[in-house]
Amino acid sequence: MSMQPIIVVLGPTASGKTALAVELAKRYNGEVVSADSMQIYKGMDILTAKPSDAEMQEIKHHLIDFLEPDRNFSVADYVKLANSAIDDIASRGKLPILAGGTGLYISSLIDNIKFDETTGDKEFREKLFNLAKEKGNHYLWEQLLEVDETTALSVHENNLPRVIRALEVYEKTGVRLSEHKKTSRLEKSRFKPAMIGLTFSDRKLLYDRINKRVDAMISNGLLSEAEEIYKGKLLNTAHQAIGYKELIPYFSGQASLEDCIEKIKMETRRYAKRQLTWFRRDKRIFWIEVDKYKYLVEIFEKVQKYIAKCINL
RNA sequence: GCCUCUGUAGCUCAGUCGGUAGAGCAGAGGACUGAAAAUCCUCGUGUCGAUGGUUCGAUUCCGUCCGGAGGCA
Repeated sequence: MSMQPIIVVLGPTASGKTALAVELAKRYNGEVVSADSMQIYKGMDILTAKPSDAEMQEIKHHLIDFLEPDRNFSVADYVKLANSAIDDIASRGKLPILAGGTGLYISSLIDNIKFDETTGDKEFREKLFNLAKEKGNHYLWEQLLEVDETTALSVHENNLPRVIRALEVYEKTGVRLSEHKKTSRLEKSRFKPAMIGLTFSDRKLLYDRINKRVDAMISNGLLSEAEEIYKGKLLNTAHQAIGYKELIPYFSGQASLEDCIEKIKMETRRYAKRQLTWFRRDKRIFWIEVDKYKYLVEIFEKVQKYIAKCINL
Protein backbone atom coordinates (compact mmCIF):
# COMPACT_ATOMS: atom_id res chain seq x y z
CA MET A 1 0.00 0.00 0.00
CA SER A 2 1.40 3.37 -0.95
CA MET A 3 1.69 6.03 1.67
CA GLN A 4 -0.85 8.76 1.94
CA PRO A 5 0.68 12.21 1.40
CA ILE A 6 -0.53 14.81 3.83
CA ILE A 7 0.39 18.40 4.56
CA VAL A 8 0.43 19.32 8.22
CA VAL A 9 0.24 22.94 9.34
CA LEU A 10 0.93 23.32 13.03
CA GLY A 11 2.12 25.89 15.54
CA PRO A 12 1.03 27.88 18.54
CA THR A 13 -2.28 29.66 18.71
CA ALA A 14 -2.49 32.91 16.74
CA SER A 15 0.41 32.04 14.47
CA GLY A 16 -1.63 32.06 11.27
CA LYS A 17 -2.25 28.36 10.68
CA THR A 18 -5.78 28.78 9.38
CA ALA A 19 -4.88 31.24 6.65
CA LEU A 20 -1.91 29.21 5.46
CA ALA A 21 -3.91 25.98 5.42
CA VAL A 22 -6.58 27.57 3.27
CA GLU A 23 -4.00 28.92 0.83
CA LEU A 24 -2.38 25.52 0.59
CA ALA A 25 -5.73 23.86 0.03
CA LYS A 26 -6.36 26.16 -2.91
CA ARG A 27 -2.96 25.56 -4.39
CA TYR A 28 -2.97 21.77 -4.02
CA ASN A 29 -6.62 20.96 -4.50
CA GLY A 30 -6.96 20.02 -0.89
CA GLU A 31 -9.36 19.97 2.01
CA VAL A 32 -8.60 20.91 5.56
CA VAL A 33 -8.83 18.53 8.49
CA SER A 34 -8.76 20.42 11.74
CA ALA A 35 -6.55 19.15 14.55
CA ASP A 36 -7.95 21.20 17.35
CA SER A 37 -9.50 19.83 20.51
CA MET A 38 -11.88 22.76 20.92
CA GLN A 39 -12.94 23.64 17.40
CA ILE A 40 -14.69 20.29 17.25
CA TYR A 41 -17.53 21.77 19.29
CA LYS A 42 -20.56 23.50 17.95
CA GLY A 43 -20.84 27.13 18.90
CA MET A 44 -17.79 28.62 20.60
CA ASP A 45 -16.91 30.17 17.25
CA ILE A 46 -15.19 33.29 18.53
CA LEU A 47 -13.70 31.54 21.50
CA THR A 48 -11.87 28.96 19.43
CA ALA A 49 -11.06 31.29 16.52
CA LYS A 50 -12.67 29.06 13.94
CA PRO A 51 -12.07 29.71 10.25
CA SER A 52 -14.36 32.36 8.82
CA ASP A 53 -17.52 31.50 6.88
CA ALA A 54 -15.79 32.64 3.71
CA GLU A 55 -12.86 30.33 4.34
CA MET A 56 -15.15 27.42 5.14
CA GLN A 57 -17.18 27.99 1.99
CA GLU A 58 -14.19 28.20 -0.24
CA ILE A 59 -12.41 25.18 1.19
CA LYS A 60 -14.08 22.23 2.78
CA HIS A 61 -13.16 21.83 6.44
CA HIS A 62 -13.51 18.61 8.42
CA LEU A 63 -13.80 17.96 12.14
CA ILE A 64 -14.89 21.47 12.94
CA ASP A 65 -18.13 22.43 14.59
CA PHE A 66 -19.75 19.01 14.71
CA LEU A 67 -20.04 18.00 18.37
CA GLU A 68 -22.40 19.23 21.08
CA PRO A 69 -20.47 20.97 23.87
CA ASP A 70 -21.92 18.63 26.47
CA ARG A 71 -20.21 15.66 24.87
CA ASN A 72 -16.83 14.42 25.92
CA PHE A 73 -14.15 13.68 23.41
CA SER A 74 -10.74 12.07 23.41
CA VAL A 75 -7.62 11.54 21.32
CA ALA A 76 -8.83 8.09 20.37
CA ASP A 77 -12.06 9.54 19.01
CA TYR A 78 -10.09 12.11 17.14
CA VAL A 79 -7.76 9.66 15.47
CA LYS A 80 -10.66 7.53 14.34
CA LEU A 81 -12.62 10.43 12.88
CA ALA A 82 -9.60 12.06 11.32
CA ASN A 83 -8.58 8.86 9.60
CA SER A 84 -11.96 8.44 8.02
CA ALA A 85 -12.10 12.10 6.99
CA ILE A 86 -8.73 11.66 5.32
CA ASP A 87 -9.89 8.51 3.53
CA ASP A 88 -12.91 10.40 2.32
CA ILE A 89 -10.80 13.26 1.02
CA ALA A 90 -8.32 10.95 -0.67
CA SER A 91 -11.08 8.90 -2.27
CA ARG A 92 -12.21 12.03 -4.06
CA GLY A 93 -8.70 12.58 -5.37
CA LYS A 94 -7.98 15.47 -3.09
CA LEU A 95 -5.10 16.22 -0.77
CA PRO A 96 -5.69 16.22 2.99
CA ILE A 97 -4.26 19.17 4.87
CA LEU A 98 -4.11 18.76 8.60
CA ALA A 99 -4.14 22.05 10.47
CA GLY A 100 -4.24 22.74 14.16
CA GLY A 101 -2.51 23.24 17.43
CA THR A 102 -3.36 20.18 19.47
CA GLY A 103 -0.04 18.39 19.47
CA LEU A 104 -1.29 15.18 20.97
CA TYR A 105 -3.92 14.82 18.28
CA ILE A 106 -1.49 15.52 15.48
CA SER A 107 1.21 13.12 16.56
CA SER A 108 -1.22 10.39 17.48
CA LEU A 109 -2.70 10.57 14.02
CA ILE A 110 0.49 11.00 12.01
CA ASP A 111 2.40 8.33 13.93
CA ASN A 112 -0.55 5.99 13.72
CA ILE A 113 -0.91 5.31 17.41
CA LYS A 114 -3.24 2.40 18.10
CA PHE A 115 -5.70 2.89 20.90
CA ASP A 116 -7.58 -0.10 22.23
CA GLU A 117 -11.32 -0.31 22.60
CA THR A 118 -11.70 0.34 26.31
CA THR A 119 -12.96 3.81 26.97
CA GLY A 120 -12.45 5.98 30.00
CA ASP A 121 -14.35 4.95 33.10
CA LYS A 122 -15.62 8.02 34.83
CA GLU A 123 -16.64 6.32 38.03
CA PHE A 124 -13.32 4.56 38.35
CA ARG A 125 -11.48 7.81 37.90
CA GLU A 126 -13.58 9.58 40.46
CA LYS A 127 -13.04 6.82 42.94
CA LEU A 128 -9.28 7.04 42.58
CA PHE A 129 -9.36 10.80 42.66
CA ASN A 130 -11.14 10.71 45.98
CA LEU A 131 -8.74 8.10 47.23
CA ALA A 132 -5.85 10.42 46.42
CA LYS A 133 -7.61 13.23 48.19
CA GLU A 134 -8.01 11.08 51.25
CA LYS A 135 -4.67 9.31 51.41
CA GLY A 136 -2.46 11.61 49.37
CA ASN A 137 -1.04 11.56 45.87
CA HIS A 138 1.92 9.51 46.94
CA TYR A 139 -0.30 6.66 48.07
CA LEU A 140 -1.89 6.39 44.67
CA TRP A 141 1.43 6.67 42.91
CA GLU A 142 2.80 3.80 44.99
CA GLN A 143 -0.04 1.65 43.78
CA LEU A 144 1.04 2.41 40.26
CA LEU A 145 4.62 1.63 41.15
CA GLU A 146 3.48 -1.85 42.11
CA VAL A 147 1.62 -2.65 38.90
CA ASP A 148 3.59 -0.62 36.35
CA GLU A 149 6.98 0.52 37.50
CA THR A 150 8.05 1.98 34.17
CA THR A 151 5.10 4.31 33.94
CA ALA A 152 5.27 5.21 37.62
CA LEU A 153 8.86 6.31 37.28
CA SER A 154 8.03 8.51 34.32
CA VAL A 155 5.00 10.21 35.82
CA HIS A 156 5.24 12.60 38.75
CA GLU A 157 3.01 11.63 41.67
CA ASN A 158 1.27 15.01 41.56
CA ASN A 159 0.20 14.49 37.97
CA LEU A 160 -2.96 12.84 39.18
CA PRO A 161 -4.84 12.41 35.90
CA ARG A 162 -1.86 10.59 34.41
CA VAL A 163 -1.37 8.36 37.43
CA ILE A 164 -5.05 7.51 37.46
CA ARG A 165 -5.16 6.79 33.75
CA ALA A 166 -2.20 4.42 34.05
CA LEU A 167 -3.97 2.59 36.87
CA GLU A 168 -7.15 2.52 34.87
CA VAL A 169 -5.46 0.95 31.86
CA TYR A 170 -4.00 -1.81 33.98
CA GLU A 171 -7.22 -2.39 35.89
CA LYS A 172 -9.43 -2.56 32.80
CA THR A 173 -7.19 -4.30 30.29
CA GLY A 174 -4.70 -6.20 32.42
CA VAL A 175 -1.99 -4.66 30.26
CA ARG A 176 0.42 -2.12 31.63
CA LEU A 177 0.32 1.29 30.03
CA SER A 178 4.05 1.08 29.43
CA GLU A 179 3.52 -2.12 27.47
CA HIS A 180 0.59 -0.73 25.63
CA LYS A 181 2.70 2.24 24.57
CA LYS A 182 5.12 -0.11 22.88
CA THR A 183 2.50 -2.12 21.02
CA SER A 184 0.62 1.01 20.04
CA ARG A 185 3.53 1.98 17.81
CA LEU A 186 4.16 -1.32 16.09
CA GLU A 187 2.23 -0.55 12.97
CA LYS A 188 3.99 1.75 10.57
CA SER A 189 2.39 5.06 9.79
CA ARG A 190 0.32 5.22 6.64
CA PHE A 191 1.26 8.83 6.08
CA LYS A 192 3.93 10.63 4.22
CA PRO A 193 3.71 13.99 5.95
CA ALA A 194 5.07 17.40 5.08
CA MET A 195 5.06 19.07 8.45
CA ILE A 196 5.15 22.83 8.51
CA GLY A 197 5.51 24.63 11.80
CA LEU A 198 4.73 28.30 12.22
CA THR A 199 6.69 30.08 14.92
CA PHE A 200 8.24 33.42 15.81
CA SER A 201 11.89 34.34 16.19
CA ASP A 202 10.82 36.75 18.90
CA ARG A 203 8.36 35.33 21.41
CA LYS A 204 7.22 38.82 22.33
CA LEU A 205 5.75 39.29 18.88
CA LEU A 206 3.67 36.15 19.30
CA TYR A 207 2.48 37.36 22.70
CA ASP A 208 1.64 40.68 21.18
CA ARG A 209 -0.51 39.00 18.58
CA ILE A 210 -2.23 36.93 21.22
CA ASN A 211 -3.05 39.97 23.32
CA LYS A 212 -4.46 41.77 20.32
CA ARG A 213 -6.45 38.78 19.25
CA VAL A 214 -8.07 38.48 22.66
CA ASP A 215 -9.06 42.14 22.49
CA ALA A 216 -10.49 41.50 19.05
CA MET A 217 -12.44 38.53 20.35
CA ILE A 218 -13.95 40.72 23.04
CA SER A 219 -15.06 43.31 20.53
CA ASN A 220 -16.43 40.58 18.28
CA GLY A 221 -18.78 39.39 21.00
CA LEU A 222 -16.87 36.87 23.04
CA LEU A 223 -18.75 37.93 26.14
CA SER A 224 -22.20 37.02 24.89
CA GLU A 225 -20.93 33.80 23.36
CA ALA A 226 -19.32 32.80 26.64
CA GLU A 227 -22.42 33.78 28.55
CA GLU A 228 -24.48 31.42 26.40
CA ILE A 229 -22.09 28.64 27.28
CA TYR A 230 -22.21 29.68 30.91
CA LYS A 231 -25.95 29.11 30.91
CA GLY A 232 -25.75 25.82 29.06
CA LYS A 233 -24.28 22.58 30.21
CA LEU A 234 -20.74 21.60 29.59
CA LEU A 235 -18.83 18.49 30.37
CA ASN A 236 -15.19 17.79 30.91
CA THR A 237 -13.68 18.67 27.60
CA ALA A 238 -15.43 21.83 26.45
CA HIS A 239 -15.39 23.69 29.73
CA GLN A 240 -11.62 23.73 29.63
CA ALA A 241 -11.55 26.18 26.74
CA ILE A 242 -9.42 29.21 27.45
CA GLY A 243 -11.51 32.33 27.26
CA TYR A 244 -14.53 30.65 28.71
CA LYS A 245 -13.40 29.45 32.11
CA GLU A 246 -11.54 32.70 32.82
CA LEU A 247 -14.78 34.66 32.39
CA ILE A 248 -16.74 32.66 34.93
CA PRO A 249 -15.59 34.84 37.87
CA TYR A 250 -16.88 37.83 35.94
CA PHE A 251 -20.29 36.28 35.27
CA SER A 252 -20.63 35.30 38.91
CA GLY A 253 -19.64 38.79 40.01
CA GLN A 254 -16.42 37.76 41.71
CA ALA A 255 -13.95 39.60 39.50
CA SER A 256 -13.82 42.59 37.21
CA LEU A 257 -14.08 42.16 33.47
CA GLU A 258 -10.71 43.79 33.05
CA ASP A 259 -9.00 41.27 35.31
CA CYS A 260 -10.66 38.37 33.57
CA ILE A 261 -9.57 39.58 30.16
CA GLU A 262 -6.01 39.89 31.43
CA LYS A 263 -6.28 36.35 32.68
CA ILE A 264 -7.43 35.11 29.28
CA LYS A 265 -4.43 36.74 27.67
CA MET A 266 -2.06 35.26 30.18
CA GLU A 267 -3.49 31.76 29.90
CA THR A 268 -3.41 31.96 26.13
CA ARG A 269 0.25 33.00 26.21
CA ARG A 270 1.08 30.08 28.44
CA TYR A 271 -0.86 27.76 26.21
CA ALA A 272 1.13 28.94 23.21
CA LYS A 273 4.33 28.30 25.11
CA ARG A 274 3.25 24.76 25.95
CA GLN A 275 2.34 24.14 22.32
CA LEU A 276 5.81 25.21 21.27
CA THR A 277 7.36 22.91 23.84
CA TRP A 278 5.34 20.02 22.50
CA PHE A 279 6.16 20.63 18.85
CA ARG A 280 9.83 21.43 19.35
CA ARG A 281 10.77 17.85 19.97
CA ASP A 282 9.43 16.65 16.62
CA LYS A 283 12.46 16.89 14.36
CA ARG A 284 10.46 16.37 11.19
CA ILE A 285 8.92 19.80 11.42
CA PHE A 286 10.03 22.43 8.93
CA TRP A 287 9.87 25.64 10.91
CA ILE A 288 9.00 29.02 9.51
CA GLU A 289 9.63 32.09 11.61
CA VAL A 290 6.74 34.12 10.35
CA ASP A 291 7.90 37.43 11.77
CA LYS A 292 10.92 37.31 9.49
CA TYR A 293 8.80 37.64 6.38
CA LYS A 294 7.10 40.75 5.27
CA TYR A 295 4.70 39.18 2.82
CA LEU A 296 2.63 36.04 3.00
CA VAL A 297 3.73 35.18 -0.54
CA GLU A 298 7.30 34.71 0.67
CA ILE A 299 6.18 32.24 3.28
CA PHE A 300 3.99 30.51 0.78
CA GLU A 301 6.88 30.09 -1.66
CA LYS A 302 9.15 28.65 0.97
CA VAL A 303 6.49 26.24 2.06
CA GLN A 304 5.84 25.10 -1.48
CA LYS A 305 9.49 24.31 -2.02
CA TYR A 306 9.55 22.27 1.13
CA ILE A 307 6.42 20.39 0.16
CA ALA A 308 7.85 19.62 -3.26
CA LYS A 309 10.96 18.18 -1.68
CA CYS A 310 9.09 16.30 0.96
CA ILE A 311 6.19 14.67 -0.81
CA ASN A 312 6.90 15.33 -4.49
CA LEU A 313 3.90 17.47 -5.24
C1' G B 1 7.63 75.15 54.06
C1' C B 2 7.51 71.54 58.27
C1' C B 3 6.53 66.44 60.09
C1' U B 4 5.91 61.14 59.29
C1' C B 5 6.33 56.91 56.29
C1' U B 6 8.67 54.90 51.98
C1' G B 7 12.43 53.59 47.77
C1' U B 8 15.30 45.72 47.66
C1' A B 9 14.26 40.72 41.16
C1' G B 10 9.73 42.77 35.44
C1' C B 11 5.45 43.52 39.63
C1' U B 12 3.88 43.17 45.06
C1' C B 13 6.68 42.89 49.21
C1' A B 14 9.96 40.04 53.26
C1' G B 15 14.76 40.45 55.37
C1' U B 16 19.80 41.34 56.99
C1' C B 17 20.56 42.89 66.00
C1' G B 18 26.41 45.60 60.12
C1' G B 19 29.54 40.02 57.08
C1' U B 20 26.64 41.99 49.43
C1' A B 21 19.60 38.93 50.15
C1' G B 22 14.44 35.74 49.57
C1' A B 23 9.03 34.69 48.91
C1' G B 24 4.51 35.11 45.90
C1' C B 25 3.11 36.56 41.11
C1' A B 26 5.00 37.38 36.14
C1' G B 27 8.62 34.98 33.03
C1' A B 28 11.83 30.80 31.15
C1' G B 29 12.87 25.53 30.29
C1' G B 30 10.88 20.61 30.32
C1' A B 31 7.39 16.27 30.42
C1' C B 32 3.22 14.45 27.83
C1' U B 33 -0.50 7.64 24.42
C1' G B 34 -8.28 7.97 25.81
C1' A B 35 -10.22 15.33 29.88
C1' A B 36 -4.44 17.75 26.09
C1' A B 37 -6.98 25.12 25.28
C1' A B 38 -5.96 19.76 30.16
C1' U B 39 -2.39 18.04 33.77
C1' C B 40 2.38 18.07 35.95
C1' C B 41 7.86 19.06 37.06
C1' U B 42 12.27 22.32 37.40
C1' C B 43 14.48 27.28 37.53
C1' G B 44 15.37 33.44 41.70
C1' U B 45 22.69 37.94 41.03
C1' G B 46 19.52 41.89 41.74
C1' U B 47 24.43 49.03 40.81
C1' C B 48 19.27 46.32 47.95
C1' G B 49 17.35 54.97 44.93
C1' A B 50 22.15 58.30 44.57
C1' U B 51 26.18 60.15 47.20
C1' G B 52 29.34 61.21 51.46
C1' G B 53 30.55 59.51 56.63
C1' U B 54 31.39 55.89 60.75
C1' U B 55 33.54 50.83 60.36
C1' C B 56 38.29 45.82 58.93
C1' G B 57 33.52 45.58 56.31
C1' A B 58 27.29 49.23 54.92
C1' U B 59 21.85 47.22 51.30
C1' U B 60 21.51 47.39 56.87
C1' C B 61 23.73 52.81 61.28
C1' C B 62 24.33 58.44 60.51
C1' G B 63 24.27 62.97 57.14
C1' U B 64 22.88 65.13 52.46
C1' C B 65 20.40 64.83 47.83
C1' C B 66 16.69 62.77 44.37
C1' G B 67 11.88 60.00 43.57
C1' G B 68 6.89 58.31 45.79
C1' A B 69 2.75 58.38 49.58
C1' G B 70 0.28 60.63 53.63
C1' G B 71 -0.36 64.47 57.48
C1' C B 72 0.09 69.68 59.29
C1' A B 73 0.32 74.64 57.77
